[in-house]
Amino acid sequence: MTEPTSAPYPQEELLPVPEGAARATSSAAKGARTAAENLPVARVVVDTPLPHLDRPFDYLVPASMDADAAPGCRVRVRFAGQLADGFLLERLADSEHQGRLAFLERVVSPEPVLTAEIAGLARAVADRYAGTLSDVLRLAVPPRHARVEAEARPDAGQGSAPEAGSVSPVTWSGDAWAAYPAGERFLTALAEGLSPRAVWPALPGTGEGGPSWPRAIAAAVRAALASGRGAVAVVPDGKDVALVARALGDTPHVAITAELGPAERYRRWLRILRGEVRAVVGTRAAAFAPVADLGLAVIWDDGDDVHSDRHAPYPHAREVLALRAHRAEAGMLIGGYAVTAEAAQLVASGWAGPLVPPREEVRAKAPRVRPAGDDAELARDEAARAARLPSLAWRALRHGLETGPVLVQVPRRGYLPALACQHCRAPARCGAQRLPGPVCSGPLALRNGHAAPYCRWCGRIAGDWRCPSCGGTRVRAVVVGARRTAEELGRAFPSVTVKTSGRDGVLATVGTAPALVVATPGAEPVPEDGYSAAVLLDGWALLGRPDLRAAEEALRRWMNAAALARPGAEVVVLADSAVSVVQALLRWDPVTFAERELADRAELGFPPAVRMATLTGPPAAVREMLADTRLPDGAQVLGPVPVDGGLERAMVRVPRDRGPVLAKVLKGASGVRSARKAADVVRVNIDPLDLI
DNA sequence: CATTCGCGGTGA
DNA sequence: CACCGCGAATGC
Repeated sequence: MTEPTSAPYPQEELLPVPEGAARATSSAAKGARTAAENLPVARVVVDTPLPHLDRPFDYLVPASMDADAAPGCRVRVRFAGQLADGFLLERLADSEHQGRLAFLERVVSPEPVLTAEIAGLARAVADRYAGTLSDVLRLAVPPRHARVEAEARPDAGQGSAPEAGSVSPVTWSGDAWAAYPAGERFLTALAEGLSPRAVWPALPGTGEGGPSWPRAIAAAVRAALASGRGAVAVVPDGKDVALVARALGDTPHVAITAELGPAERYRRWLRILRGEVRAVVGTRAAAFAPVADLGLAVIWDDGDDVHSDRHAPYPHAREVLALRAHRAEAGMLIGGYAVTAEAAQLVASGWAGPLVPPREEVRAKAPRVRPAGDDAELARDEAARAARLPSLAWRALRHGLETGPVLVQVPRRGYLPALACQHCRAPARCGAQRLPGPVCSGPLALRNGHAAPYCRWCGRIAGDWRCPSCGGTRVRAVVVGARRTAEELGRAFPSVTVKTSGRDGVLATVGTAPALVVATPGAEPVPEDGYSAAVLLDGWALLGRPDLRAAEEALRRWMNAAALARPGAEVVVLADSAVSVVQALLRWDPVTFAERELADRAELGFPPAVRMATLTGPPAAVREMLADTRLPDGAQVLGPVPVDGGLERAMVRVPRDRGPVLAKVLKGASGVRSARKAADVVRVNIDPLDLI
């Protein structure tokens, strides 16, 4: 409305406009502007949440902004009558747009924050997840912090920042990988500038100096740095970032976590962008860190659901890094004590190779795991009896407490109640045959007032249910909530210090003194010298979850806890040894388990064997969207079924090679919906983790 | 979402 | 025949 008085226009804008030059339509109040002589067109990705506007738009670069308007910089543009933020993708000689171009409103900062590599990666991630480029860029490029950006411009101040990565040559050693036959070869390849890709089931065990995996990751990072390239390592949480950062020692690197705060976070991110450091360790957002000339991408414990972003389009750090390594021709290391079906799929397809330890190393490093099933004899001790602690577990803890800290893993609150076979406790799944596809296999649940269970996926009433394992015909609810058990444990060992670590209040480490450490999965404190015993209390709570990944997740959590025990220490798991996932733990064999899990998923028709999308929203909207979408051939629709909040959810599955088409049509459909004023939004999620 | 476009209705 | 209004289309 009113003319700004504090910001005088640059001289150029007052000069007369040459006849025929493009001019902004609404710039009368601002005076005429001339376009830059060289490459006057700026291709801009505009920050808008609307899927149908997910493409670049062309603007004219005013001569006054010619120098600043470099590819990758942040700009402000007039878009649909409003000012909007955007990134300048490239400068062009002319535009394909027929109509008249508007001028850039402002170059927010000349800092080229969006590199070509990250722009391409973000586009690929958006396509893979049926999301928009803007949505992904919000995850990939941190918000600007003007003061931080100004405080250390490379050309400001005296001298330039030391190029830490290139000044002192990085040396590397294969010591941390000595136990792996292929380890040396993997590191040598990285150091020579090659790009090996591996799935790495890490050896368990922790001794002095804590667990060994951070040192192995640090060694791989150094090998990549030695080739003159950069490296990115993504780990689940701040505790693990600290472990890897410590293992990197004086190898130049930056650690990026959420707790840093916007200023420090942006400061470190800029150091990466400006090439002052080439090694990054951080949580999931670090997967997009603008490391130049990437040589290695690492992800640790890719089964942890914190690797999946909580914002649309919900990309998973493993997928982001795999796309990135593939596009940048970088190496990749997918590590963890357990192995996900997705990682097994990457090996099965030949994209990655196995980097496995030999059996004898596993035997030497793993704890002794013993099962205590349902029928196990309860401890004689009265307090332990009250906690329903089997005598086997009680003895292990008591014995362990003589030489150090012991770990008790208890389930987290908030698991959904599920149904299991009353006789053998196998999770009850839907047996509906969907011709020509596989059986539904959704989890069964009971609805208020109905005697027969129904399927949470396809909605079918399963009146004729029969357990595939034992032939039983009756189901029962799996009881959860063993938290009280943990409290009662304290009473079973009255003279011992009890430490707890959970969601609220994570304890990072424990010392070597005897202590009873009660922790929920993922919050286990790292012991200075390993736990002398461990008891995994959450067997049925984990396995009974109505989740496709219940078994995989149980093994992952068990292994993550058990790996913190000293080699040979006694670990007792409260689960039936007849169950194959328990067998995998006893034999410490994550690879065979993952391979079988992958085969099972193929048979049942679940990711990663197929590509799946869920559509969640108001019932009418979901049905409407399904009707409007031209799904690819061979697509199969399950549901929609009611979910929480009065919404419905449908699932669509297609063969893996139709994944890109599926994402494309779903994005097209949501584009049409958002263009109309369809207020009832349908959330699209590709390969979601929680296929309840 | 904000704005413009365009067709048909309406009233002088 | 000009103008209004609302739904559809568009966004550089």
